[in-house]
Amino acid sequence: MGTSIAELITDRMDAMPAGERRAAQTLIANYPLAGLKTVADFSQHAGVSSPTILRFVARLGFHNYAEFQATLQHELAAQLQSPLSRTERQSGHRGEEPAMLAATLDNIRETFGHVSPRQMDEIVALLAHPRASIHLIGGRFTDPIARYMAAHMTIIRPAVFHLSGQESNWRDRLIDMGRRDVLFVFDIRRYQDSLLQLAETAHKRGIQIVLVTDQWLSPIARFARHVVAGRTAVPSAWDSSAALFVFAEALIGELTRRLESESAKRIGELETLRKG
Amino acid sequence: MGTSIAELITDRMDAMPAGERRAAQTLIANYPLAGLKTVADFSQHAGVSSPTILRFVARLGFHNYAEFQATLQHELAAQLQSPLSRTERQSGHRGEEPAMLAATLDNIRETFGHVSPRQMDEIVALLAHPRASIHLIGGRFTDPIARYMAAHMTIIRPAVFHLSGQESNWRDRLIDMGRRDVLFVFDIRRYQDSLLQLAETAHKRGIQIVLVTDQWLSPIARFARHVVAGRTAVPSAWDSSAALFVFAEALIGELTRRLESESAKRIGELETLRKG
DNA sequence: CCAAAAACGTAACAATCGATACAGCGCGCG
DNA sequence: CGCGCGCTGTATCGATTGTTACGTTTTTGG
Repeated sequence: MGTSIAELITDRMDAMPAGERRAAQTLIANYPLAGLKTVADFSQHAGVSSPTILRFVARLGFHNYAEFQATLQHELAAQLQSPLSRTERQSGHRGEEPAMLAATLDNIRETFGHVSPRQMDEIVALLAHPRASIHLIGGRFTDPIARYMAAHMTIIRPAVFHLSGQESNWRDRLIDMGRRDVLFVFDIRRYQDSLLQLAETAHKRGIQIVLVTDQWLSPIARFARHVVAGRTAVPSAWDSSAALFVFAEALIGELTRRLESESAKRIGELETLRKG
Repeated sequence: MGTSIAELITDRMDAMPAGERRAAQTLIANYPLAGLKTVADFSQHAGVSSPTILRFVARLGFHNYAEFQATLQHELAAQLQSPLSRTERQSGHRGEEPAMLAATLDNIRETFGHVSPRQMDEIVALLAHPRASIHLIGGRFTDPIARYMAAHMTIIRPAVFHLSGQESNWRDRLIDMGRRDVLFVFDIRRYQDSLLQLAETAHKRGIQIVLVTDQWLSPIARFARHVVAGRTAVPSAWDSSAALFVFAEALIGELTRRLESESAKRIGELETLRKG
């Protein structure tokens, strides 16, 4: 479906009989609403008879009127989803977004503004290494984001682990990790001491650490190979982790693209596993 | 033309019966295309019967379905012809944000555009009830968001539980829940059957269900008191849960404000507990 | 806890829709 | 000038639509 119906029509309009051309013109004139009404309405509005409308539609390559309308609606749906001008059209009580929402959006933009494509690439490269194992963990409020990443990464590559449960268990896991492996940590203030100790121990063992933190930088930054500082300040009693979350999603997306060829086979196997 | 239909709906949605509210939600979720199809399509998509759709339309003040559709089309026509030509929506009008980031930001804005302050208020009121217990759960990828909410809510109010572990345990937890309690569910496609069954059982027990889903609406919407439809589509192999996450944060913020007086004491006690 | 009211779905109806067959009209080539 | 082909409108049929009545279920109020 490369071309829209509008282009299709203007292309072929010259090669049409008079009646069908009138149909085409009225459709273009108020596109695409004329095509969403009934055949009778359409025909009357164009000043032709109903069969002419149907012949016109058939000439465009559709098997019946319903198929034509369906295509038109899909096209329209795609258009309506991108811009958000809809809700603020009339009598803008929507003059300003809620302060918290605006701040969150700014945070996200700001966060991405400070992450260079090169850094992104390097982090993805670390996570994409086929022989590396990836261990994710977060703090009290950020651990869910670590889980979110783990849930996706488990699907596209092997050896992905989320460090959950007792803190003493974390340390024990370190024994399985080496220089090529990655410890992916989320830590925002108030920074958790337990995470710092884990990171320090991991660092001593030569494990690669990727840290996602806030703009004041967790002390773990000292041991990290890569540090991503997200903005978290919002007009609320809490800090916002939204920017970190979106960054995690971006990372997942990039990683998926990079691993596309290798993970395709894996995903297929997973599908059959689930159904079996 | 004073008010648009969308506003009309969000205004009156609270005063509607369950079935008609579901119709309203599906119409808002993908506005206004759902209303331009046939009654049968609309009803099936909303999971209700055709007469319910007609009653819904009648409640909005229209004499028949045709009149409703006509109004919807006029509204759409005015919107399509006004501002930007629709052909140049594709090319980069911004300062070169990555496509995925731009899509995510749009999704967030769009999602909040569809949530009325009133609905927000009602959800917060449910979560703020001092005698209610709150149980949160999510699907494969969204459960981390449920955890994130739970982590915050636990601090500002009692009786907050995240349903984790074996699926069979979820059901057993239902035994502690009654009419005043809340089951807060995240569910995006591919919708999980286990969550649906949980929600159905909970609904039969009269438990209030708040559902955060995607724009295609999880089948759980059928049992939910409140449905929030977030946008999840991004140019990636995955869907994006960022909008749901930000919504969760907004909910946490609002809830905190509402409970400020009651939770202050609680937070103080927690502080001393941690240090003690 | 029970009675009254509201809401919902099933089933049937009539109106309307999309689709097809057929006949009249206009146009161009021989 | 007349013959034939393509385009168009009228008439018609079956399918689908919107709509209504009715019985069951759910919710509300006392």
